[in-house]
Amino acid sequence: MAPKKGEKQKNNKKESSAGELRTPKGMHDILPSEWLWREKIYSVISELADFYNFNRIDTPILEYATVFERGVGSDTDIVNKEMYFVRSKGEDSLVMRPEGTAPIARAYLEHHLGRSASLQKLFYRGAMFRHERPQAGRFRQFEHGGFEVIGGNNDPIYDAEIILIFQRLLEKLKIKNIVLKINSIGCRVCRPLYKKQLQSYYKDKEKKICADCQRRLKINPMRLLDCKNESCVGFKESAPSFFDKLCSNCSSHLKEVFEYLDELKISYSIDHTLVRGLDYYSKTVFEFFVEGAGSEIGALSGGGRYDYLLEMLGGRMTPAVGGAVGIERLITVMKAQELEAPKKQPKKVFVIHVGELAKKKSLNLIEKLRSAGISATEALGRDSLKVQLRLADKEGVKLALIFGQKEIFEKSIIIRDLENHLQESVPMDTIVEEVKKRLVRKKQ
RNA sequence: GUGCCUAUGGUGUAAUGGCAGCACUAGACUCUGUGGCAGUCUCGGCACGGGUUCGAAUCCCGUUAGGCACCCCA
Repeated sequence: MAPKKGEKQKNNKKESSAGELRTPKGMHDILPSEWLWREKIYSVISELADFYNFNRIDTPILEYATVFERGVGSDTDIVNKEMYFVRSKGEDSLVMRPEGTAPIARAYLEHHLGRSASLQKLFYRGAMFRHERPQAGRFRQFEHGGFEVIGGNNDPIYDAEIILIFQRLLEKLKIKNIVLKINSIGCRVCRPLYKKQLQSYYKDKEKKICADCQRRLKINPMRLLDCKNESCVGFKESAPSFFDKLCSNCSSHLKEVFEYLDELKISYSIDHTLVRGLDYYSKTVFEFFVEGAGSEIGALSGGGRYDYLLEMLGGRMTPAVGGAVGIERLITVMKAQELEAPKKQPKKVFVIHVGELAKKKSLNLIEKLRSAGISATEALGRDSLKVQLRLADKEGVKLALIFGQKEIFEKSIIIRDLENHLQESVPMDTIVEEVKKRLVRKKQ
């Protein structure tokens, strides 16, 4: 079985006195049945990447802490409270990546990707790590799949393209009741002004709002709009809306994004309280939710424009927009919506041996079939013909190839059609052609 | 990090202080060269640690894990 990348934890020194060996909290083994769901999602991601012409990029699981402290922001929960630090020789500031966008921006700068092409369309997927309290759809090791457009001009059509990709991703996975929420959080010109307006609006209400919000009021007043605390919800209604206060640049950018989405017939709702917790976002931000079954897990996918990120990481200001989906959240929702579990493609033939001599020759026969492109399976360790047939049936194989003493002596083999119970003996030399002939017939 | 709820074979469940049972799955046989059905049988469990009690899956405490609401996010 394919191992999870290379990030296996080795903290067995701290074994509890019970001495149990298990996965660390919030981290899970991915068992074969789970891989069927994952591979389905991976294939949709690859398909969309290919279709919209995004190129794959992978960055290391470990990064210097600076990448996230400067990129995501050291005041954010992700960086401040949730990062895993790695103790190792010499390199004392390595962390396990909590998200994928900042490392990609780092790679973009490190390899001067902006020089080889003015516009880079990149996608990735991989494990992310956050030290959080686990819940449904929320783990300490989880996987993101993301799409990023870096460079070019800051044309709102790219915002729309990114949103389009995630819309299609959810559709292709047959996820129902998708809700897309969009907002703009402005730029360096209009955001400070808006923050001041918010602060003055809340000034006389400071004693009535919750303790968290009192703190937020000074550091990041826009977070107040996101607060679900009863004492604060009431004030949101009449709070000044950023929507009306955007500068003309941001305002027209957002309007154009809407126009593109209208053109694509993608429905969305404007949500003034959508703020997002990472420092690098500006202008367009979006999140996809699902209503009904599975809705408890929060945003399935989120993203936005991050024109300042490259600059925050020491490069020059570069327009960029992107987003990510949580693979485990997708799986949770698909299961909650009772979507059919992906099935493994059954093998074409099942090789059945009868007796010792046939068993000895069976591996060679299987090799012959495989090299001819005929997928084959077997139960080599089982010697009973009945058991082998039962397993062939259970696996959903179309044809069984049966051979024993008699067949070896006659240089023949039996081809049994498991669907109509008919079987026929053919010369061993012609087995590949005979099998192919029957498989073609079955497809029609 | 805070509060609340939950924990019985691999999976899903029953047993309300008195013999841990059922279904599915897996394996064997009925049937030692012919599958799906059926019948019979087998493997396999009270998350862990302590306490109360003649007696604990059941009551109490702790631990661990999971879920939910905060917080935050994908």
